[in-house]
Amino acid sequence: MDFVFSRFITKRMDYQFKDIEKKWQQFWAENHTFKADNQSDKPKYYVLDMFPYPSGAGLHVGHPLGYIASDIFARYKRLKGFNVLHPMGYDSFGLPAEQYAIQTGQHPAVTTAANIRRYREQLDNIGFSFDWSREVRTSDPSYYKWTQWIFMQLFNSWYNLETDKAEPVTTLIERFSREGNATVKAVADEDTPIFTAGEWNAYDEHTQQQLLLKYRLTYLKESTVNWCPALGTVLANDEVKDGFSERGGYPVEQKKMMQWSMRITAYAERLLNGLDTIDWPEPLKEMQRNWIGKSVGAMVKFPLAPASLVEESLDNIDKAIERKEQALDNAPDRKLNEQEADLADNSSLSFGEGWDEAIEVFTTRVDTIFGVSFLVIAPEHELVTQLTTPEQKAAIDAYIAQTKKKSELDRMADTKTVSGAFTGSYAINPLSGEKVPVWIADYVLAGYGTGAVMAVPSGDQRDYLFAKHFDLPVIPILDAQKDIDNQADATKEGRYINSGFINGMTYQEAIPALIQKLEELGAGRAKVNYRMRDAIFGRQRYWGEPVPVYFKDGLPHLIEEKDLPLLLPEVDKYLPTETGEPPLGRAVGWKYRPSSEKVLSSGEDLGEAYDYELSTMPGWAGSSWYWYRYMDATNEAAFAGKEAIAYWKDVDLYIGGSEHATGHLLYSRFWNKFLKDLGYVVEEEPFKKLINQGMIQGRSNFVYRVIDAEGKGTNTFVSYGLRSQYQTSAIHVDVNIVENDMLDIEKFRKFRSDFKDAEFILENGKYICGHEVEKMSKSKFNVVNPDDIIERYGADTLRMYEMFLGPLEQSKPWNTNGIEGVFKFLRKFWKLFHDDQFNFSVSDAEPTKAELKSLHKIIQKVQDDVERFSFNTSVSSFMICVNELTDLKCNKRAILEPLTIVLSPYAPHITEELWALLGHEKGTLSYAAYPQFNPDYLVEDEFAYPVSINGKTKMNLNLSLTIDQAEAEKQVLANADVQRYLDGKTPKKVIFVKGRIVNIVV
RNA sequence: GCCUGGGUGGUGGAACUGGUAGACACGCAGGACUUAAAAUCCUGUUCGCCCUAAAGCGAGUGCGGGUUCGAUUCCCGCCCCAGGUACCA
Repeated sequence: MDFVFSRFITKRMDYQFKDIEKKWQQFWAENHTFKADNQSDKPKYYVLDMFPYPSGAGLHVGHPLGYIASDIFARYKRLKGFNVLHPMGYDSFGLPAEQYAIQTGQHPAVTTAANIRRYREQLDNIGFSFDWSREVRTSDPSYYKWTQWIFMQLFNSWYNLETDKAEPVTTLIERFSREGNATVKAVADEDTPIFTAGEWNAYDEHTQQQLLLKYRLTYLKESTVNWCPALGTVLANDEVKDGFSERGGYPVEQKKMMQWSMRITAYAERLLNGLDTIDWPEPLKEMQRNWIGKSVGAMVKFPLAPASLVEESLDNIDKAIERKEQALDNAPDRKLNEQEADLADNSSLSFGEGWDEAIEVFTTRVDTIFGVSFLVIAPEHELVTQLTTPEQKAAIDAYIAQTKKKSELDRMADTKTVSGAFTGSYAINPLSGEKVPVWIADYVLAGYGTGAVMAVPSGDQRDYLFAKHFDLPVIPILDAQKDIDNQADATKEGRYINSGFINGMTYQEAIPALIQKLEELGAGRAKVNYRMRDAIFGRQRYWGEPVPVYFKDGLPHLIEEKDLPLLLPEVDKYLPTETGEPPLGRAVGWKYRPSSEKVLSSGEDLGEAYDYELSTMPGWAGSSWYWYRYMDATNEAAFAGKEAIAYWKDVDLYIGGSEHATGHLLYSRFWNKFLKDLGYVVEEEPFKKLINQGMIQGRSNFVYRVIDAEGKGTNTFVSYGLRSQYQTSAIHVDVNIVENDMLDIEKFRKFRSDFKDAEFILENGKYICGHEVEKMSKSKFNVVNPDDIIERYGADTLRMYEMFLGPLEQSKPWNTNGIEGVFKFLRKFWKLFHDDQFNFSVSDAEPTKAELKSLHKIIQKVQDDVERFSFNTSVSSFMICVNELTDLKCNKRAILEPLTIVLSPYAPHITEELWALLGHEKGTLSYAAYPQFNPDYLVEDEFAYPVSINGKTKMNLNLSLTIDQAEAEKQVLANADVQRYLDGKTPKKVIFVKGRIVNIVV
């Protein structure tokens, strides 16, 4: 009885995290402590987290890592006197909810809402200082209304290269009707024809709209998708494994499909240059640069030599080229095709058919053009059918069929296998006049550049392997190329050989000469190319934003703005239709009716009705502008009000995973630039500073089942250290019944019914589990839920422990092994304010020098750490500080009060409680002033110099910090211990670095 | 394949600009308090050699080289792991 009573007392008086945390979370919510104002005298600071996708599995311990870091930063900035905007919301459209809907028939909106409720509860438990009044959900019609609205702005815009920004399509139409399109410098489809003002004005509405679509920033484009005939649907890349669907294992093939695209390539140069103006991790910027992939080179046309000509002498071809050269003189690039066509007609007698066609390649090494020994085009290239000769047809068809099974990633990743097929046709090298065979091979991708490459085996390893494999010539082109018999040499050194008119020139001389020649011939031009492609903006799915477009006479039209939001219709199933249309095709009577007044009282609609676009927007649509919605989350007249945007401007600090480097972060920058061009936002770049947080991986635990002589599993499990003495098989065990790799045997027996009678071979009386780092997943029994940690240790411990785990940017496995240390720290901190009976007891005595030193060390350390996002080192320093103060038995207000403020961003609940106990008004801690650092308290006059001999530390020696090199040398060499280490040898040199080290070289 | 990051004790990590490698924790071992347990506190803990001990010697930051009085840190070459690779978000 006594024992129960004393435990009760201790529990009541000791650090009671559960009561404290609940109390303050409630207080903050009720008092709207963290509501940010859109007007303030304080400077603004916008701290943003990448919002989560609310999955059915709930929040796991990996999610809050970045949120805790940003919350510490946001709280710190409030203490430093900033008006902080720190919002949270949900990226709530996505594939998993839809998958779940397919399986269970539940509407994704219902499951998503439930998941969000769960997320919110879990987030609330951690004590974040979010301004929840600004919450957004991308799947909410009041939000996606504006996603659709932005889509409409993109549709209504074109990119003017003269002003280098997006403009309304109305200005383009005006230009066309006045001067045609020859003078318009715009980003447009490659196949855009040239027309005059007269022609434009004579076109019918349909033709005009067709032509405008080639300029709009969102447009329809034929793209390749993973098509699964068995499932009747398009699959995401991660739903495809080795050419088969992940679900069901059905074959997947590459299929072309008309899809919405975003003309992000128009912004390639600005996206590239903008990187120099923002404070992001250099590797992340590098990834974006590589993704954009700017390369300066040339477009070159290789005219086709029809198969019938192949056996004829090259003389004819030379003559043909000469004539062409004359005819093409000064021809503007755009009109080349037409002129070539004319030429072909005029000279058809001598040249036969096919001269109007050419294979266009992009190359960054136009100087290697004389080394071209074949061309390779993508198997999907439009000229393949035409180029294939009857003898080669079987081989080509077989190769195309084989290619269709491979994904782009497989095609790029596989560099070991050389494969390809000869079309039977040849093209003419426009500079050498030589005919070169045209091959198809899957390493050339249709979507990259022109879908064709000129192969230079002596300069490119991939071409080299191809040439060797198919026995094609390797032509050396530079005298500096080495070892050409064994491998390609991509050098730019030396002088050209076997290279016609550039023989003897250097790289620097050859490039301009070649470009000039190609331009004279009309066979090429200098060109800047980007690896980045226009982004596909459509998914054949249900759970996404409907595209606000309907089709009339086969052409897309925007619905009227007043009809926004275009709501997701109800469907009977979340599957494609029987005819292979996306799920929206199932919506009964879902049509656009521009004039609905013709509906009869019987309900019959006599008005026009048009089909809507049936695909939905991709996952990245809603996340490409959400930070603006937070600025003014409830505005019904705009995506965010002008004043709100003018005040908050941009995100000052953005924290999120580097896995978004080339997706979300590039698309967001693109939409931001577009919105700025139209004058809706004020900053060119949305995220001024960005910090990556690492991934939290799972740490799985294993038990080892003993296998008997017959190879059958027994019911006996052997501890990790003894497993090598037996034949065993490793089995995943729930990490939640394992502590410090020690198995809780009783819980294990209840873990699975077949373990009920399990027996154990123990080491030192314990069962030790094995461990491995893997992805955190349910099936591996390694998911750790933050709620369980909070239940046991509290939110403040969780917050500090997640930071203590290591540097924010580093990926690391979750491991609760060290959490006790953090929990003990908080209890020690609590004890500083209490006497042995846990009565609150703080003295007003003057602090000592040692106490002040301890305090000011931590003031400075935390300030430095937070500003360079090194949160883990702060936690260690807090521990050191509290250990020091405990040793000093310090309970002085003058020390503990500032310390409470310094710790509050990390452990907000315990500090709020102590702040109140110190006599301050409730809730004022969040807006207290960060204590002023005074360096005077840290001044030292002596330093224990490490003395090393030849770089090896031997001893420490106390020296005054004021002495110079000569005096230090004298004192060091005079020291008896130093002399002993020198052992009679004369020092050659003494290195002295003030406040750091003494090194004696002998 | 390509792009980007990482590799330090039994474990998480520290060492900020080339200057004492292993701070701070966890774990483990030993001890104190306790009838006992929990909690708390104290001591030790990179590895190897030597030793009763004290002390000492040597090696050591993925592997192999280099620059330097001095390298976890800078340079060159390799190995392994993680993220991205355009329909996961």
